[in-house]
Amino acid sequence: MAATLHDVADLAGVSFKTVSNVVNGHPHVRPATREKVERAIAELDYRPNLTARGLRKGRTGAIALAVPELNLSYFAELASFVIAAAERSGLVTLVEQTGGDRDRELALLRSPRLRMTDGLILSPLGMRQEDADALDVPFPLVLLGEPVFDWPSDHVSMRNAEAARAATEYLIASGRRRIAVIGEYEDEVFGSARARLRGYREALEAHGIGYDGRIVAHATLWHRADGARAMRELLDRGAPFDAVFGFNDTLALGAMRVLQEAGLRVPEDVAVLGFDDLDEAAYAIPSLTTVDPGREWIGRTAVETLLERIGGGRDAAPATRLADFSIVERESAPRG
Amino acid sequence: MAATLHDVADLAGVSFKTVSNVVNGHPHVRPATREKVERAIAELDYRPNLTARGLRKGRTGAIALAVPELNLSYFAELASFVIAAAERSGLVTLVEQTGGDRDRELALLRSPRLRMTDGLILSPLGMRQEDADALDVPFPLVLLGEPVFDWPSDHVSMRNAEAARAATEYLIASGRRRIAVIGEYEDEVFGSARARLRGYREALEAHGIGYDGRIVAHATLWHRADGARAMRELLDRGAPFDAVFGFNDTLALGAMRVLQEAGLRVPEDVAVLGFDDLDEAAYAIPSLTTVDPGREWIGRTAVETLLERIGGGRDAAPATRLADFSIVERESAPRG
DNA sequence: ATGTCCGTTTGCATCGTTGTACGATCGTGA
DNA sequence: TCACGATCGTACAACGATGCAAACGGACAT
Repeated sequence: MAATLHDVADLAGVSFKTVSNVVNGHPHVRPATREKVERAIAELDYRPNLTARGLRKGRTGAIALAVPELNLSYFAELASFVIAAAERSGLVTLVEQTGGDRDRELALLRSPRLRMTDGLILSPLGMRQEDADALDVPFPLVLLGEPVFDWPSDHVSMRNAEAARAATEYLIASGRRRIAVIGEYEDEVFGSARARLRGYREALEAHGIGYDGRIVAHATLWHRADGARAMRELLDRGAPFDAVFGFNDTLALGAMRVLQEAGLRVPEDVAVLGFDDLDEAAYAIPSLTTVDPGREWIGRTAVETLLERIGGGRDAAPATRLADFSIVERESAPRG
Repeated sequence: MAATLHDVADLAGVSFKTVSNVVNGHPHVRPATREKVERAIAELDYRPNLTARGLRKGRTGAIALAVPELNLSYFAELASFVIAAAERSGLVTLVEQTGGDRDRELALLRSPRLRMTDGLILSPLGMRQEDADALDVPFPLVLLGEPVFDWPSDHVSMRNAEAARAATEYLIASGRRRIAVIGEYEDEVFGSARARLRGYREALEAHGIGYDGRIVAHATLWHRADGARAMRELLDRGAPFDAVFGFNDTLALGAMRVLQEAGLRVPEDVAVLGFDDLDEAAYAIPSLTTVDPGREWIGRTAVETLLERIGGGRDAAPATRLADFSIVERESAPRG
């Protein structure tokens, strides 16, 4: 169907190898020949078969990105950055969704679906420490998220605990004392939720505020609906709070919606602080104070790290790279 | 590095083709042999090289999806559905971002980047009628969006004009007469913006309401920031309006934010109606009345259509498939 | 005229897999 | 014991490209 090197060669009256040389910009090709070949290429609308090239070269020029769901805005924005960074390096990106499900994450690592790519950027959510062996894969792998696996692999993440601590201290500095949390996730032994909870507790402790489990609400996947549900639960429990720290923006936004349905004013009655600095956060009503986790840097760095691993040493020591964060002040939680 | 059929064959003491037969579930393999081979596969952690398989079979098992940006929630949610549908069919999805840029869309259609995939689902935004020739590509192609290209290709879309008309009539029925629009896009001769504007005008006309260009605001890419900018422009122009129809939800949400900054109440002073029914719309404050365009159906159907084209006739007549829409009533624009 | 050299072009093997055609082996019935 | 299907396994040739090494041809020096 589609034209091959041979077809072009026949038309141009040269050997197919010469066509290959032209296509690859090989230096020693006579201008006249080159032009002849290029005309034939144009006429037949020849495009190299990347599958064949990939087989021969051992590199496909594609990488895979696996995230829980593109529905979650954080991952959509992250994917956007990863794809853009990959494109700048001439790579295409294949996107997988794991649903944050442990089995699907494990299956992905073992399946041959990825044998078409040169490497994987994985944002694990359901895996546990005991699954660390599964990370011993025969292709380059970069992990996103809190690096607590006991396995030597490349990580790109942010200072989750420090950021959560800073966010909590921000709320404390603004005069809040009863700070509720949404997004705790007890099963997740290694992830961001755990690290953020740790940061939260450190901040409380540093300021002599006791930890009260009644104002800490659970959420597994971090959709708006989960934030809303968690907030209803907090309200039902009846323990008072004057601020809410959502472990991500969608949780915070879902919670903010329920607060306002309940007739509570944000920030007067309850301050709300999120995490991620989604585009959406700046346009919410009220606009959402949140932690900017350096998403763009994370996406870009993940691709760079993967590329280093693909290109160079299999055996260079695995690195952990951490993004800088900052707190973005907006209406939902004004600075003190 | 990674194990091949040959390695497995050596270990199992059979020919490499027998291993291939086992891997492919070929019927006539003695159970004893099969088991021997499977043990060797497990021991070597063999995974078929999909690149080689793709070359041999002429199918790679991957499709490409090209959207303007994953940053735009509509496309993120659409991509999520497409990837999920593809996965159910055993396909992986490669995601490209065009930025809605004409040149990049054209480049994508011509580049060899896609020769690694079995087909493409493209959501064009910058291309124009004169570029229709570029759609004559040597691989299966399904277009998303308003089907106005004068070129026979498969299309999956929705009834943009009807939906916009229904939305406008909804606002009219609720008592609004001065209905502003955000998202008009004059350069786009074929796309959703044009069709939605047509539906809007039809509704006005049907109810004897004059079209007033002063309350129609332009936007190219449909981010929240564009909606906010457009709303500021509308307010500056000073022409009165009692409703705003955003051509998508992010535009509407950006506009709603600016309305409230300007001290206008939604929906009392100005009703707001969006388009897309993003997850976000239900949690906005106030929640956003919007058009549900059947995104999930669109994503699923696009994959199905592409698969039919890949599998079967190159020459079956191109089909246009349209999703059903519905209007979701929420707080920002209550029914009359 | 011949040999050398360099720029240019070509042929062959190869990447890991599957399809086709055929050869080997087994169990069965005469 | 032998012939014969049925069953199982193997050899070989692709798929379309690249890397290597050798062949070609003309220009130049000798």
